[in-house]
Amino acid sequence: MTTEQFPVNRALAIIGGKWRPQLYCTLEDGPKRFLELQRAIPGISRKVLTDQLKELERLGMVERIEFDEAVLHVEYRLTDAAYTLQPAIKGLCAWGEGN
Amino acid sequence: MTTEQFPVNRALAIIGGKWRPQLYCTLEDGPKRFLELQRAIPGISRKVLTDQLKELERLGMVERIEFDEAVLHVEYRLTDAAYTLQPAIKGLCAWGEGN
DNA sequence: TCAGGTAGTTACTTCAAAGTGCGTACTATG
DNA sequence: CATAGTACGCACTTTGAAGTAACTACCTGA
Repeated sequence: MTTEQFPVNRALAIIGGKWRPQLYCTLEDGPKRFLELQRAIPGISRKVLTDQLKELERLGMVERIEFDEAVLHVEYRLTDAAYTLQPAIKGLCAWGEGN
Repeated sequence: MTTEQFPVNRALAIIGGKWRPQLYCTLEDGPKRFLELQRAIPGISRKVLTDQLKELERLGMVERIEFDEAVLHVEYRLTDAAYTLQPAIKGLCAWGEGN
């Protein structure tokens, strides 16, 4: 029932939620592996992390890159589309730091 | 378990959620009465609206003003603290409008 | 007096997101 | 051969936010 007549909802549909802000901020520094992400975001479970990564991949915000190595090696990184959100998120961070 | 080490969470703890963005954007134009808000935000129930207004009042983001008139007359308006979030929210809106 | 507007409260239910606990498959190292 | 690391999948339970429905209480105008 959330109305699309409020443009702010389109942004929050992507960055909103319990874990996505952390996920986004963590990936902003550069690509990360699955367990790197889990260690960087204390408290997140494997299930939720995979759920969120899949959903963000579906939304075109995260890219999954599988490296062809002997040891299973997967990296996740923000897409260019995701980086267009950076100014908006910077604004939220700036407010958070001042409060 | 959401970590406070991510400043972005402090902002999203206030503007995040299903109805708060709409609520915030609606009140940004100026004070509104209870039923005005309900009409401006299609789909929200009275319960959720009162819940959110109370919580935002507790957070110091919304002020409840009761007018001493014959007919029950209450207005809600954003506090100065809430308006400090305006630049951040503008950023989200701008992104939403371009996508 | 009776419908309609104002601003709620209360009790109960629903549902999606998140959390828990298990198993899989592969490799590397001692 | 055993242990540990990487990257998951799947089934189930829990939780909290939201939704539903009924009720209160006061005032106004026909």
